[in-house]
Amino acid sequence: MGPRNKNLSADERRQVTVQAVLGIAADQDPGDITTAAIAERMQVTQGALFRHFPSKDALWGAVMDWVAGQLLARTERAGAGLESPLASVRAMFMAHIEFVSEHPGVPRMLFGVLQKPPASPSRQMAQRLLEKYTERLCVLFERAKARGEASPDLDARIAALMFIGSIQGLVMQSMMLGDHRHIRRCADEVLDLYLRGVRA
Amino acid sequence: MGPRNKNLSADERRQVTVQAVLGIAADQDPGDITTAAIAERMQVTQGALFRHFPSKDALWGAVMDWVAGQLLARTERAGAGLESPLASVRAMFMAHIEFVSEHPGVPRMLFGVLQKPPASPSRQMAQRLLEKYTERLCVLFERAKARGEASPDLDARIAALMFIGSIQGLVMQSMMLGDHRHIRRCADEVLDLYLRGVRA
DNA sequence: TGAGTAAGATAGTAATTAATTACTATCTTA
DNA sequence: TAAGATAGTAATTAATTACTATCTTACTCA
Repeated sequence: MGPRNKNLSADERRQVTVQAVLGIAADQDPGDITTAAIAERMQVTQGALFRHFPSKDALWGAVMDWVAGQLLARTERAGAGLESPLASVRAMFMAHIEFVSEHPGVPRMLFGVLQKPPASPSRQMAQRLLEKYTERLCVLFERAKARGEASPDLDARIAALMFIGSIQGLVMQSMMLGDHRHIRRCADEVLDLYLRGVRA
Repeated sequence: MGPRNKNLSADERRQVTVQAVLGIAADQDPGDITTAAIAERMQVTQGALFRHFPSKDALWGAVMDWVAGQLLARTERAGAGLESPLASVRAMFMAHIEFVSEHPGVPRMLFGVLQKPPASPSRQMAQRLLEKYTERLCVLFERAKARGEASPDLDARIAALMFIGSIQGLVMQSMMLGDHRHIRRCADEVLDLYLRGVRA
């Protein structure tokens, strides 16, 4: 019946903070997001953020943690239980697209974080996410080769690299057009062209 | 015989500045590059920069101008004079890779600039660059379809989007590994996989 | 050779930033 | 109902930022 308590619990507040950051990142360079801007969107004072995060970098770590968890879970769920490995790849692609379509700030965030110094905790998180993601794709491609669904001379790591690149291309295009829904419209065609190369 | 003149001409200084920015961008988030850091790399005081650029944004405009000029010129040169359109596409890809391999700061710069507010002059430059680049690719794909080199149901704009995405994937991968030379090693294989999809 | 000019140095400013502090309001529980 | 814990506020701090005003040096050419 509406928020009786104005004060959220620490856990709730941290979660709200992550969503606020992603919301701002949807239409602003993540590098330019200030703690003041985050706080304003949450209707909270700037200092309050530091009651829940020891530093800004820790806050970014929390965001990356949420992103990694969601992306891995949703793509895993989409790709599971299909006998055809390429059907799994297809499902993962679409689930990935749907996720970044719901949260346009995510890819900007990921790419932005990857530019940070290698020791940065949020960057290491992003790195591990991509490694895990790539590994899962590679397994599918190997299975696809074994089943004759993919060309036998396909390099799985190259295919995984291009899988991510294709999504990045879609993101870039929609950023240029300033239209978040553009991604979904073109996703099918990009995926078809991609899989055409993988198959033969 | 070494730099006899300590003072460069305004034109020379502007050119050196652009290269300094790209040099720093090779291993640092472009958004975090300060005028002080640029000046330090050039062995010049920070204030001196503003003798040659009215603002930091103008400086970024100059960088984008150089990038756009180089990228369009080098890929044009590489793709010209070949009767096969897909051979031209191949040559453009490799020229693009070689360029960003020589200047690892370029793709980071481009992607960073695309995140700026749409009205920003440097962003509009990047946008026009990508549009011109895409247009040129589309012409080649249409010719390829007419000559039977590419699948007749190929969508040229989708193919162009994925061309750029493939490069972006390579860039991302090498950023993750922290190895600039990684791009060149994988470029051939990525290009082969890409063209396989385009052809059939 | 020396006067004029262009490039660079020096030494700032005003604004913004992440982070910290002392304090207050609200909830929980013994 | 008193006492401690928790969440948030308001104000401030030190550092960093892009940018500027003024002075000095180095190059150019008559």
